[in-house]
Amino acid sequence: MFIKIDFETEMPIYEQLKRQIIEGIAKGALKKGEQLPSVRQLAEDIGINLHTVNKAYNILKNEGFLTIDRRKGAMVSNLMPEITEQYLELLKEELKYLISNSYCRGMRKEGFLSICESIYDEIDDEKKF
Amino acid sequence: MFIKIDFETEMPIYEQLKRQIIEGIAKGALKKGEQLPSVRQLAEDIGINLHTVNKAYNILKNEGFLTIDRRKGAMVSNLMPEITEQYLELLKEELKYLISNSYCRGMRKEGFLSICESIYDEIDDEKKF
DNA sequence: AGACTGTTATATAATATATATAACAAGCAG
DNA sequence: CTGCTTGTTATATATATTATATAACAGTCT
Repeated sequence: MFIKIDFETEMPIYEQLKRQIIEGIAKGALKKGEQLPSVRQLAEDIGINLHTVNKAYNILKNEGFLTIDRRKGAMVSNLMPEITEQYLELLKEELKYLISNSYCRGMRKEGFLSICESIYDEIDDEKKF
Repeated sequence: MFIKIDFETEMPIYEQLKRQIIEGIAKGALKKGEQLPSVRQLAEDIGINLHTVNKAYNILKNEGFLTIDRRKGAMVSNLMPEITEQYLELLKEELKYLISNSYCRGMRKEGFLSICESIYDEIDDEKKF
């Protein structure tokens, strides 16, 4: 796997794991229906505890990104979660903070949008293969 | 003050405080040089501990949003922090995650940019007065 | 002198994070 | 059937974070 954990940062390991898996799905490194390493295997690979991996997997299952089959383990869902009203609210709140912070520091609308655009394009590029 | 704390969410109180103050500065509810309530006053207003407010104030001081004078208390900095390379990295990482998540859920580039734009416009609107 | 600042120090409680170990039930391959 | 792999569940432990409670201090202002 492509997982890289930063043990120095304040962000919990399970949260880093969760984010990197979602980013992996977005850019196509993980394809729909693809099987993920078992909790024990991934835990050993990155040198952490099995329960930490399990926590990340379960959050992703509850959010709809993964499907967990007792016999086969975890795999990427064939149907991705929807843009619910609840998700939209969370997204807007997060963006409001990031934009406010950037705005205070003098970043104009165009600069911010340009960053978002390049990240979107980056994802699309990696999706080619 | 305009602070509203949600005691149900998992986001720490001091983090909510920090974010709302930055958002307040961005939209002009707090102006440069304006004095903030004392840690004791604000803590009493929103029914939390003085140290929780103090923590938020100090983080904001270290990031350059506030200036703290022992005799007068905290006030909004006259010079806002810069867009450092470090900040840019954090911003991009955060956006990469938000965009990946939204992308998986089927949101296209235009939809995401449109949300960002409307939040920027919202801030500009409130800035009028 | 008295009232107000932020600051510092201690102590405590509750929660979150991460680890370690062990055991269980289900499925599958030999 | 036996042995291996799944995720799952249960306990226990250690550490760090978050939040509160009290108290005291030094500086500033009226």
